[in-house]
Amino acid sequence: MAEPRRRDAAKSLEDLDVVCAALAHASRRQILLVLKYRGGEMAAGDIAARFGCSWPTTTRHLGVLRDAGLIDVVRAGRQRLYRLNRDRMVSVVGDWLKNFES
Amino acid sequence: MAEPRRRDAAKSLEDLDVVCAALAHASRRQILLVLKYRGGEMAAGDIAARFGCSWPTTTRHLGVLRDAGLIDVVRAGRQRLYRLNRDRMVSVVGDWLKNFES
DNA sequence: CTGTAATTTAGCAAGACGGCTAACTATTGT
DNA sequence: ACAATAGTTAGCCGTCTTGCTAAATTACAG
Repeated sequence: MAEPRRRDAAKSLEDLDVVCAALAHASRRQILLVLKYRGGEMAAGDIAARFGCSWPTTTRHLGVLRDAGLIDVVRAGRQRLYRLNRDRMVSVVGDWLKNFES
Repeated sequence: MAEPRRRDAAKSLEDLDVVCAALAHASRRQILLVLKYRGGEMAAGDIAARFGCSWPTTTRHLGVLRDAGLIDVVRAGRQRLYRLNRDRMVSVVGDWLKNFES
């Protein structure tokens, strides 16, 4: 990890920030849903093919989601497989939501 | 309601969009938390006093939260009382989150 | 090696966003 | 009526975002 040690509170604040920023764009939310409905893993090209915007634009969206930890990427030959990280979504968004429940 | 009738799916998509946009800024999330920790209702001035940015900037943040339905406002003399709308947060964000649970 | 397929990186332009100050509106108190 | 208080609206300006196209990278196939 390149990240230095940090207090948990500050860490989760930053996690929330980066996740909220990632979720702020409809195309990125859509990518997450498509990933989920197609089994949690897809190649970049398959994702890009499903969106109106250009491939480089999709690549950037994928980068934002990846920086937010909402997806992981593994290289497989000349493809890159993006995998949904459900736990990250559930834990970060869920923690936020707990502030407002009951 | 000024809004015309609309399919539920489209409605919730737009709800999600506007709520995610509202949550995308740290100051706005902070306002929601402050509101919650101070009992769910505060005057605009009390909120503005707790933030580093200028009062007009806070007013704009409150407007975004209000347009997202996350807070409601009622006038009380020359004050405006903003009230947290927990149900809205829980239902919109919770519905999104359900896509990724278990 | 050379070509092609898969994807990212670079760089630019248009628009959205968030900060500010100044000016305005509305309500209360004297 | 006048001044003060509470808050919003208007307008400007710098920064971030997102779309694009073109160029670079990486891996496989012949």
